Amino acid sequence: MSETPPKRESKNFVEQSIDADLQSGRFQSVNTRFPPEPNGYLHIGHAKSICLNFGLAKTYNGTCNLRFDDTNPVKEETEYVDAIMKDIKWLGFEWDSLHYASDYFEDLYQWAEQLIQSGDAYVCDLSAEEMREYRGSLTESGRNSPDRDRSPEENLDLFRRMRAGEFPDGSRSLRAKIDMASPNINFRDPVMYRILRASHHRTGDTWCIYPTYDWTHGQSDSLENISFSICTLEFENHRPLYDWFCQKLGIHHPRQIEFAKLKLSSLVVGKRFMLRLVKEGHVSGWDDPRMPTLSGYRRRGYTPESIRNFCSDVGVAKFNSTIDMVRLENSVREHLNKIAPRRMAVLDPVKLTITNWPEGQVEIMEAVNNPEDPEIGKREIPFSGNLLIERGDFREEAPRKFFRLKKGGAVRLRAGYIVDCYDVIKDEDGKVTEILCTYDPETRSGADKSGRKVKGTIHWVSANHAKEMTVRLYDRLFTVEDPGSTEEGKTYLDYLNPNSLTTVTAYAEPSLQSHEIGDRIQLERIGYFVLDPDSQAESIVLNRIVPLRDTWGKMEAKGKTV
RNA sequence: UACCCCGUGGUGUAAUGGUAACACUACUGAUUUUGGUUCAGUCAUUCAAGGUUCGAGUCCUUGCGGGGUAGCCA
Repeated sequence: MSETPPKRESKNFVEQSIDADLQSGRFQSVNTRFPPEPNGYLHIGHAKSICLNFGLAKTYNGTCNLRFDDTNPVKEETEYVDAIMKDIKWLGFEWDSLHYASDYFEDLYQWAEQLIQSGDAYVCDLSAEEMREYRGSLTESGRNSPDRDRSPEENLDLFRRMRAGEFPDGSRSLRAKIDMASPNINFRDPVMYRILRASHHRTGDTWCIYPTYDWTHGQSDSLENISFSICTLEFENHRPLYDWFCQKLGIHHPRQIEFAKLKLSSLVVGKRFMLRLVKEGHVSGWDDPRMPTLSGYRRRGYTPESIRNFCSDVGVAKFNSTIDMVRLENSVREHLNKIAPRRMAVLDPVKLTITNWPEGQVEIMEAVNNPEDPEIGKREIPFSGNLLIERGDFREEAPRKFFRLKKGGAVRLRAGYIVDCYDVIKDEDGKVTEILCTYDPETRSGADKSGRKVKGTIHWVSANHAKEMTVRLYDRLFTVEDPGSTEEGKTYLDYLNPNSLTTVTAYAEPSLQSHEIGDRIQLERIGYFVLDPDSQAESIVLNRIVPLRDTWGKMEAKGKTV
């Protein structure tokens, strides 16, 4: 009998906290929620939170709700609600139940009256500016509001009249009565309600007072019987307040746990940053394939699996780290390598003519769809004497380590024959317009009787059979690592990459014609591509998802080719 | 200069007081009809200084460094 060694899987600090609470009996189950404010589109940073919350529910056999934190009507729209739900589903998650903080407005109101009656909240007549003055600063304590000692009766009366609409916007607020000298500024009598006449995307004009985040979040969690309320680090200082409200109210008390949000190199994810890119036309919309939004990645061709893998890959901790973009791209390549059928297309063509090829003859070659997955079979590609190859795959004079085609050299045409180049034709500017080769009939792919070995293999397409298609080559939007923090007098717009999108016409093997929108393929030796929704029957548009790793390009850039 | 949080290779994450692990990057090399993939190898004594301990990345103290917080935003 072999003993299985005790296998300890490593857990992140959130899971460790959960384990401890489950063990101690503080909670019996794991109930989480993902609580976006519907004021914009979800981005890659949200993906981390989504994967965390839904993932925890799954691993602990618990539940995860979707709750829209819609307490600020001036910023929120139904359009965003719909987009958010679509993105979460696309990522591959299903919520156990759907809620809106606005569903709890009446509960919240009743609880507010309760705190007023217990003397823990009061109506304050200070204006916003006055309140700021009274609050003190980071180093000085605040002063009590002149209205702080109003009686519960008077407060109740005023609060009811606030709700009834008797006072103008901003003229009064309801505040928790805590401690104006607290070193935690969130304890300096935080606002619970503001008077705000704005139409809410769900409750319309029913309310003219709206609860703030602090007064809403914990109680919403409580009502949904959430056990672990997971949020990002900037809410750390709010946790004491979260706890204070639950305790004062004597209600089910979830545990708030904070983690570091995802920060990726060379992109900006802030709402106003992204909004400006869209509004000023630097990108085509929220789903522009260069955008870090989930809808952008979807259109770009990223798979939900690869984003999920990426999120679990980067882990969860409290350290503010920056993840290199290549991690995400790597995760995409890793998945696509396994699932994407291979095809050939030439993006920057030059003619290659096989002068010993029988005039007018066409041969059908067979090529595997994906060497990683023999299950998905083979495809047929027409081969002829008039080919197109990549201009970059030919050099008249080439360094020693250039394994592609050179004058006087030979190369294998993938899934075809070995050809020998004996001459080139140039135009008056000296630019090569045609490469003249002979082929070796003994070297047919899969039936090579020659025993010949060549160093390089290149892709090609038969000129008369090739299908023209539009290819959009995407690169990163910004040229710097951290577009968010820029030097004096510059904004992130000064670091926009002028080459973030280039469009070229490609010549592709005929089988590419039979793909559908959303299909992902690998163009051999180039990269992974997805059929864009802009595609028409006869005019296909491909988006480059991510290029293949390019060891040669790297060597060349470093001058290591000799 | 108040309070809170954080400091482990180039980048991240782990090590639950017992002798630094995993992934990515980078660099070597092998295989390869994609310079792709795959495979093998190389790259840290844990911010610093004290202390507790038989033993400290883990606990304590101080310092240094980074982040957050002064919306009637979330």
